[in-house]
Amino acid sequence: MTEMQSVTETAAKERDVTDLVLEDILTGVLPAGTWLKQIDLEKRYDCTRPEVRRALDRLSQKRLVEHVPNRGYHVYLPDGRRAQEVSDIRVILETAVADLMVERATPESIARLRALANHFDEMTMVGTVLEHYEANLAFHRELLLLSGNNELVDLVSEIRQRTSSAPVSQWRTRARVERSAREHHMMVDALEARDIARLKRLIEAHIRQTGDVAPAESAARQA
Amino acid sequence: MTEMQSVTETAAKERDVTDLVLEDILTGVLPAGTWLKQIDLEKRYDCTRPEVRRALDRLSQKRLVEHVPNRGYHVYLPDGRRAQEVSDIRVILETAVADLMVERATPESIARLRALANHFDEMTMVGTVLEHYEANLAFHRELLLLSGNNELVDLVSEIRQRTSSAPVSQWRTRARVERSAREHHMMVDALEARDIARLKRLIEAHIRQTGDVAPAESAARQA
DNA sequence: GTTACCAAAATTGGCGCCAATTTAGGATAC
DNA sequence: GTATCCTAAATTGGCGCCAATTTTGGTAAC
Repeated sequence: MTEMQSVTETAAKERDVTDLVLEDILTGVLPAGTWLKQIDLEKRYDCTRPEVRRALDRLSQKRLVEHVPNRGYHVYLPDGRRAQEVSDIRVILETAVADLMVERATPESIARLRALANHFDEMTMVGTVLEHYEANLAFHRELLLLSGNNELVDLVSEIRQRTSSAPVSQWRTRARVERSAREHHMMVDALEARDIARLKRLIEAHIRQTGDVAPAESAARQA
Repeated sequence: MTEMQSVTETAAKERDVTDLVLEDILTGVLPAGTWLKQIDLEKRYDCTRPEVRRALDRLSQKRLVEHVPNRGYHVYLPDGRRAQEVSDIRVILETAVADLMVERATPESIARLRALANHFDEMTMVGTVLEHYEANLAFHRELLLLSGNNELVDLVSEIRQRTSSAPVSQWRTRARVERSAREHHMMVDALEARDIARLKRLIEAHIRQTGDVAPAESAARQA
């Protein structure tokens, strides 16, 4: 914890500290449970004390870090139950608007989605962890935008971050990443075929598999 | 804007400033569009400058106030479209778990809900605006708790606040408040009768009517 | 050898000051 | 009389210092 002062240090000047810390938590640079000492962050991101404290306060509001009075802030420990609950919420929200998405889909938007799905595929090969993560986000964002509900797009982006203590570590196995990539394309296919039921099934399966609970168990819990 | 320094000033010492400002926005004491000068807030809530700024930062993260750099913070102006979108999200979430609520409902939880519905009725008569608002929140919270998804309970509480520029002003007319009170009891009835479809219909109608868009239009938009 | 206590170092967190930017008002020129 | 520019007051926002609390390491006593 003391020798962190390496990669992001020089390159990242003008950007917001909150986003930088967020990125490092999301990409696993700052693992779950890590105590975030204000002095260390100050040096690591080359910023002032108040900036660090504002970032930590924001992240604790977002429930990405926990604040223990007079002890400090640490990255939230993974909570299986919470992750499960968030997955359930995502399934509810994203499948609920499947009909709207089919209704509003145009050839142009489908083309954009294909491009984003392809971009995800590329990042699987050559991109960094963060680029890969963001490519996935971009695809799902574009998909949800079809619902016409901007508030929903933002909300899902938010709750997506909630489970993420070790969000990309879920993609450790190559098999799972490739399956995700394939599912992206299948979702676009279903959208193009205007098959609402199939799209819903695909969305649910896609969300559940990325959770850290086995699909079988999550289905049991749901029932 | 200069002579605000009256009610809450002396009584509120030990509580968090963020909550105090939040309350005053929710109850309409600080109307939509109001510029929140840091000095005024400092005096009004008898707190320090950093406390004010932390509160304003948190509220802007929650999108209850807007931050204009070098200009200050002002209460968000009501946005019909956003309010509509938030209502849609609430309908999706709260009706989606209706079956879970019926499944998990016990005689004890139903009794608690009846008590809370009665409490809301009382507050209609004698309570302050804030008490009334919180009585409504408490009822819906208890109802959602039946879903067993704590994350969902928190999420709905959060997005509930998003529309609230003038949240209680929606309750200006006595007729509407009384209708809400009746609907609370009807929801408990449906829950007790284990009538999922009816419960869903009630929940949707209850949420839509509190929005500032007419039910007819919102239904049209949904379809 | 182990445990309890004390002291010193480190870390958090509250608070206030000062610079930068904006706004409003007044004076001057047209 | 009106418009424009300039100056002054006010407000925001960045930054650093110091007190309070906690933790750790050492020492002494049992």
